[in-house]
Amino acid sequence: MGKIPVKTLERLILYRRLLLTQHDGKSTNIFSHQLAKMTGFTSAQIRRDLMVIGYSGSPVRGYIVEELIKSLGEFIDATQKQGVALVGLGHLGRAILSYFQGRRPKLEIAASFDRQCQKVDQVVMGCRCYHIDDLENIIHEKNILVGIIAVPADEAQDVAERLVHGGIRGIVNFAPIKLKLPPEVYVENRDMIMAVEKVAYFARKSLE
Amino acid sequence: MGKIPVKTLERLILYRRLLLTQHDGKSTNIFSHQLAKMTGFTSAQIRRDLMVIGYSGSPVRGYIVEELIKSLGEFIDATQKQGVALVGLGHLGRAILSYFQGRRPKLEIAASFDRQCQKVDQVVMGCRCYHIDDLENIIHEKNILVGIIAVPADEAQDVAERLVHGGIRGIVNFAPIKLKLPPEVYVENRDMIMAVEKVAYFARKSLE
DNA sequence: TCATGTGAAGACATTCACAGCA
DNA sequence: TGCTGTGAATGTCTTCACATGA
Repeated sequence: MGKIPVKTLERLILYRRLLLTQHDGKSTNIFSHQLAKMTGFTSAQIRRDLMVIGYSGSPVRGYIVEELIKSLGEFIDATQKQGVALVGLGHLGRAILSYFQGRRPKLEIAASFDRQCQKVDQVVMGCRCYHIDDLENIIHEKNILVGIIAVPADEAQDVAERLVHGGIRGIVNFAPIKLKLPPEVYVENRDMIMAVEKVAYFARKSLE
Repeated sequence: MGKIPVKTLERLILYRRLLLTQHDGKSTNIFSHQLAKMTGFTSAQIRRDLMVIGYSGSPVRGYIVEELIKSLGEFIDATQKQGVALVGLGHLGRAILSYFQGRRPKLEIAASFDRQCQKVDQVVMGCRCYHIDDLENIIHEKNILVGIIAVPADEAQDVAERLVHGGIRGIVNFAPIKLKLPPEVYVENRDMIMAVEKVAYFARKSLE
């Protein structure tokens, strides 16, 4: 199973979600052009993407929904449950917990961290908050590979380094800075300021 | 000024931010390879990107920082201040306000909206909250082109349609659904669930 | 000499279009 | 017939490599 493009993975995740949430359950099978309509991609794109997960449909029945969901799951998910660490339990951290927790059976925010002592030992959405000084120990102990950074920009680089030091291999970074980390760590930036600037640009240009 | 690729715009926004926040001010000029080091892109990429904004450096002095920032601003920003509407004043909405407000001189979250009456007329980070029933009227009145959706998934499509109906041309969507909207509306999805799933995949694979 | 600006090449991603199959 | 799976073509983005200029 070679390297797969990021964009392909994003679409595979989207296919699974749409199959899980909005497939009507009346029909047991689905065609690529139906998936195309649901997702907004082309049917050729979808067939191409599905090649990588090694599940084949039939020209007559298309794809069997249940099997397709299963194959997507085997491709996307770990075999065992993966833990995720959340750093920063402010408004953003709490929002992430409430959007995320319980949505993916194979993923769980297993620990959160904050600097403020009054938050420590609180349990929010089934996730206990630890003091940030215990970061390395706890993620190591819980064998956590994924971290979410939801702290202010000026603390983010420090937090990132501590995450990596504790054994983290992938980071979702909400702080509006470019993290400097070793190349083997996968970083996904979710910079809100940039998102708004970008959309503002295209919104404006769409009127010209 | 033709169409510009999304990725190029993202990098231009990043260049400006890095120049504003971490340029040392000692030197008045900067070379593409220095920008490359700051951003992690190649110098050729940077020179190529800067071609589109119509600002030229010199082989001897590189780029003059102040002029470069100015040119980037003229390219990225509107001439007048643009207003942004935020829908949903839960944890996520408040996080967006505190991350965003005051960071970009030419952009301001000018109104927020919520369903819950107790939040209406609150002022958070200089932004007044209105009842969601007034959405179309107020964004039309304030001539707002950009909307941010920070409501639960099941309300997002409805909110999106009302935004578009009120004249919005670009949306930052934090809800984990695929919005169905007319193609002239630019949509940027910031689905946190997908971000975590994706990073979890690559974090895991990086160990194999 | 050294860095810019850019044509050309290369890498990557998407779409076309059709053989093959039930 | 109407779909899948996929080679080939196209389109888009990034990097190479060098002419140019101070």
